[in-house]
Amino acid sequence: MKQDLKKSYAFQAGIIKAMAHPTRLLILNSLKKKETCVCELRDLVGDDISTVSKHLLVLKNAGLVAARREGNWLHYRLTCPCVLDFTNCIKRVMK
Amino acid sequence: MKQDLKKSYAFQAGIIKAMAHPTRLLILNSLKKKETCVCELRDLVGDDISTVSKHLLVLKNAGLVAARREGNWLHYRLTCPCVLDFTNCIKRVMK
DNA sequence: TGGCTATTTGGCAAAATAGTCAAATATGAA
DNA sequence: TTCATATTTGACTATTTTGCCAAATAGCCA
Repeated sequence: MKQDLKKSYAFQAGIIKAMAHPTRLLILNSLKKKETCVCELRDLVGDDISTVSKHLLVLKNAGLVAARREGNWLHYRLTCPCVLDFTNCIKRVMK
Repeated sequence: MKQDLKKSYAFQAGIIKAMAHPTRLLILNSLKKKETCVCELRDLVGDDISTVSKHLLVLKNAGLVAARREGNWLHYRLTCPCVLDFTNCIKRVMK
């Protein structure tokens, strides 16, 4: 396998891996509807806020979300809403 | 979060997780072109054949690939080629 | 400044994942 | 049956991921 191809797959896999968690999928789907602050996401997810924060870090590092500060609140948003179109295909796989 | 919603995300995450590995992405992309036997995939990937076999098991368990036996050879194929359309969006995230 | 709220970070233990070798299984041919 | 080839499985170690708690940081307001 060519080296640059390998690198490209590693990079892609990194982004996909960021999506590959139930909580993070929930967060992404929530952000699809609207920009949301961390505390609201914590209520939605039901885990410790530090856990939610770390999931958001994973998503941010992957480039899937970005944050905007407003006072004490950080509002997260989807950078590429297209990532959720994927869900349609996944549901086809599920059958 | 509702329990059935949670389960649905867990299920989706399982399928996405199966894709979230460089070698498995390579395999999926190779299978997009044509049905391929394990030994051919091993040459492509360059890892031990048992490693390749285990990656194929992960993909099979996720429902992403299926196998057809022909003599000693097992030919794997994509079950839902749509999973690779995803790549287009991922490449957008990468920018 | 100090106190308050929102969020992130560090440390840690448990669980999941990846990769390798050796052994087992499946099929076809002699 | 025995042999050879293709593939899977088991056992094992090393690495990564997850989730919680406590501590740290960031911004607002008095």
